[in-house]
Amino acid sequence: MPVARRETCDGRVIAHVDMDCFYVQVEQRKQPCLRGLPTAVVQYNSYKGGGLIAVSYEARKCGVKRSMRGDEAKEACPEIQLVQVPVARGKANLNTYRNAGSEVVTILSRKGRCERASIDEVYLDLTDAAQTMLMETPPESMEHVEEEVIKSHVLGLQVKDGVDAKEEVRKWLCRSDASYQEKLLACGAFIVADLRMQVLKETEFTCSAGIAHNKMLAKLASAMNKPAQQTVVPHSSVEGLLESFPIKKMKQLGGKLGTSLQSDLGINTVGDLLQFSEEKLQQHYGINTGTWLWNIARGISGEEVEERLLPKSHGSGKTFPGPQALKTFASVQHWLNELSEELSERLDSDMDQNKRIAHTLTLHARAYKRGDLDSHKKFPSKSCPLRYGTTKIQEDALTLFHAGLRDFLGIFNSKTHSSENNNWGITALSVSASKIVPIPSGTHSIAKYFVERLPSGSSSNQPVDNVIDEVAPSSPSGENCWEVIPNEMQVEYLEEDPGMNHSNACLDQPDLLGNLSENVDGLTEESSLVAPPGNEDRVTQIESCRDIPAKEPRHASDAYSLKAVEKKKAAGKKPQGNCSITKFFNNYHSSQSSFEQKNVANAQGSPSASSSYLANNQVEMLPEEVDKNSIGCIPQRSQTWSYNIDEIDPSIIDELPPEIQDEFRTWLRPRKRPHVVKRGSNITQYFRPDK
DNA sequence: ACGGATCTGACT
DNA sequence: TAGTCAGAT
Repeated sequence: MPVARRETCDGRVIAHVDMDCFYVQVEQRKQPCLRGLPTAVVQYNSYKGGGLIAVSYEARKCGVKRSMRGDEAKEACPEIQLVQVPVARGKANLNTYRNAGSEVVTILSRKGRCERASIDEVYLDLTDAAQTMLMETPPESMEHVEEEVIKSHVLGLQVKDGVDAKEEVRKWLCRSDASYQEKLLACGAFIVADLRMQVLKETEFTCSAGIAHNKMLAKLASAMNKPAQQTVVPHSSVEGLLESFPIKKMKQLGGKLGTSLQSDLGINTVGDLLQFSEEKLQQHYGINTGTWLWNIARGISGEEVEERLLPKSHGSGKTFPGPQALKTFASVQHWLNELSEELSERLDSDMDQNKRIAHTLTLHARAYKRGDLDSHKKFPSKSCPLRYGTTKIQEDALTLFHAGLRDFLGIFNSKTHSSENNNWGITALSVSASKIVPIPSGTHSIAKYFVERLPSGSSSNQPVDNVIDEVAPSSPSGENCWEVIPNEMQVEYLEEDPGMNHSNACLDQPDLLGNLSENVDGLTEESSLVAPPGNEDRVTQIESCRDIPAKEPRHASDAYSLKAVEKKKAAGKKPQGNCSITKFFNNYHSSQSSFEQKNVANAQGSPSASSSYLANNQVEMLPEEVDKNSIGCIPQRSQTWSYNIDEIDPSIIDELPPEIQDEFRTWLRPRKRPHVVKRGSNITQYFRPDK
């Protein structure tokens, strides 16, 4: 539905704050000797000096641009300082920038609703704060105005020659005869200047900002005077501002839609767009997009600032351009392991710091296929329920990859020359986690309960093992039972039955077995993914992808090894507990698939650890949704447990240790789903047939 | 098939 | 839901 039509000038005070060449600033803070020098941040300097991803303003003056190569940058600016992005697990690691971005967001969210728009940008809705300020300390009654405030740029403000611009700005900001809305904007300028000073003081980072009546205009304004400046857009200046503004520079019009506007309608500036009726635009681009275009031509944008300080998803990816394309399963598995490990680490941090849990794992890849007819087909993305724990994510990512590859190649192809190929290459891989929701009940009492009972010294983060010669354990301990416990609580868990570990539940699925087992067999024999470290298969694996550091895959996975599955199946059931919770689970599952039974068996070792996952997954949804959750997902039909919370006898809670009963109760009490307001689509109807 | 690594949002 | 596409930085 179209965004509700707003008056050209709604009463809001919106700011967009944009960090100046953020990555450069982060590096300069780390290395203060770089301050003031032409500097750029570069990743992967091996090929043509690496690609620039941030350029300081000094370097921009010498013509250095983002998306140049390091070599080109040196040419344009021989004195340039190139700083490399940190590398971990053979890929760029942006954590330092993410963390720095969080520092900034924390500060910028102090004065009003704050939406983290990217790693280095936020929108603020300062309407309330501005109104309050106008009532309590109106600018017109100030005897002194901060330097940072009067350094603002006010669009449309005429400054005659020889007149002090700052004094003009001060007068504009403090006018007593301004309209109410302009007074509010002026207050916004004060508030934003103050926030920017706080950011500078507390983080040493400078930023630029735009203050306007809506997000679109605020965003435009923040880019107009950089670095370290702010720009106010009074309503009266909007028309003049937009009239000659290049259409392609409008947010959302930088891509195909903007190009279509240019080539199909001859529109090059927002002013050009003004001449088209709403109906005409709708004819071309659909109702929503048409109306949206008509509105933005007039500086109207009703988008709300969403309250959100944290990202909605996490991803870890890497490209393997041209000659580096991955051509063996072993190399793909290696990189999936690395990417998964990073993702897992970030998910653990997110859980620790923000008490959130992600529910979906998605694999994306880019691939090419030589020869064949439909070689243009894209590698499909695949997703499945996300299971916490590095090895789990690694296994699931690999399974998703195989599912994607199978679709990509077509089932016929995969039957004939399924395994080690010489007709496909992977040019990009990424794993991402989404559907991140808060853990119900902030207390974490269950997790605490367990951590308090664990032997001291065994907890805390497992060190990231970067040991080159580490021998991959054939059966890393603890995975199954502790997967949902935050990092800080992961401990070495003495598994009575190692055979239960390293489960690859996917293979228990009959439908998948049918399709994959051939691949599995082929793989197992030809490429020896299950090969122990040190044998000759490993050598070929390393040779086949020279990008792989000489390091063992940490968890040499027995994924796809049917033997492993057999082992698991043979693994005896654990002694059944007496408590009725486990009885309940077992009874419930006696009628379910064998896969789910296996989870029950796992639960014996650590009932509430695993149960917590159950609750986390299910409590968010309404009872009638629970069933749906358990079906239809590749590769695993259900890797989480599916219990209808209505069917759980609340009295079982009484059998839990008292200190965790409350938390459990909140899980069993279904929560109301947050009502998600869907905003109108913007350009997304671009492909409508009526075009 | 070198603008990389991430992220969001809409639609089907 | 999973999967695709567009767009941004």
